[in-house]
Amino acid sequence: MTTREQVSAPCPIGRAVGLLGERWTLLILRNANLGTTRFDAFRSELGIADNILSNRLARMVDAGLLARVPYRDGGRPRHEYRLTAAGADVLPVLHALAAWGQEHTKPGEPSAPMQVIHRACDHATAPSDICDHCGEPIRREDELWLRPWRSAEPFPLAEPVA
Amino acid sequence: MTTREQVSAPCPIGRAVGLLGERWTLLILRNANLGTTRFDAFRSELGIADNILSNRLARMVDAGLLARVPYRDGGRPRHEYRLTAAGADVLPVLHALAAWGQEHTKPGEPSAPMQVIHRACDHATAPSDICDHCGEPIRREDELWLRPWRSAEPFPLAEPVA
DNA sequence: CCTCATAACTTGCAATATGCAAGCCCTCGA
DNA sequence: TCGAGGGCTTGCATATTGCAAGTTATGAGG
Repeated sequence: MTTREQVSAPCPIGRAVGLLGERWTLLILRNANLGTTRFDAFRSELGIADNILSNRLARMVDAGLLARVPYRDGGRPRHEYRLTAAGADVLPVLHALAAWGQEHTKPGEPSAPMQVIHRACDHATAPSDICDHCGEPIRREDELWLRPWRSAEPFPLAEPVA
Repeated sequence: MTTREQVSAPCPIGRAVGLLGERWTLLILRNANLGTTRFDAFRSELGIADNILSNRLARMVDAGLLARVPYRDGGRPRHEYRLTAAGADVLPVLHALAAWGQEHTKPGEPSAPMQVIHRACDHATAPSDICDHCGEPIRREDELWLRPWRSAEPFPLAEPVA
């Protein structure tokens, strides 16, 4: 059974793994949630080979995780890969992975931990769907990611396309 | 970069994907959380090839997700693979995947959805860390999985080893 | 108008990972 | 002593990934 044959399994975990569990897919979604939209931005951020990236983006578009939308860059026609609602809804999976990774693994180089900033209460919390300061569910628009190994500034999440 | 080189990435999501994102690993953990412990039970439940299963189990033991514990089966020495605390802590990832899969994918054959039964309030909820009936966090011991395509009876989660 | 640069791919081929089938080892129960 | 598992390992075929080079389209600069 290949990973993609899992997509019609009776178990929703199996189906989710069938779509999200291929190599690179979750990392592409992580970066897409942080605002990356262009082919070579994904390539340089992830260090993925072009043919694989091309293949994954196409499959993710087919699966409805990303939308390929044309736009103009100074007159030139280009296209970018924007999150769909299904792609944005992977956020809780990313939270759970981040929390697990933080709890059970160590980075090669020590660094300050990833945190989520909840704009509604202006406090930092561990990656989660729920603010551990105010106890409220964190709405996507109120969520910023602080990843100190990349930047001292917290980063807002990308908005999905309609 | 191979999946396993990700394990020392600065990003906790990258590290988690490095350990959990290999093919079969999350499915093995799903079944281990449902109580599967033996080589050929995993094999027959998952339909995974023996050499791959052997390889994955060994890596998961190295990674501290499972513990290989000897036991006696009617006098015969055997060993089983039991969840560690780190393996049990993957539960929120499984919840998030189940919820996403239920929301955004369809099974090949229609069937009733997976539900979590919260013993503390005796109500069914969608797969989640929090009961959507009583609003309380669901403790592992109070959680049963109802997967109607497998059995009409809800199933308790396996206890991790100390 | 010609050249160059760039984004976004595609193609060819080598290296890994996965799958299938067969075989091995150990122990118990008959 | 023999046979039947469980729990692997080994060999070989297929599929997936990675790297490097080539392709296409467009627009900016000369």
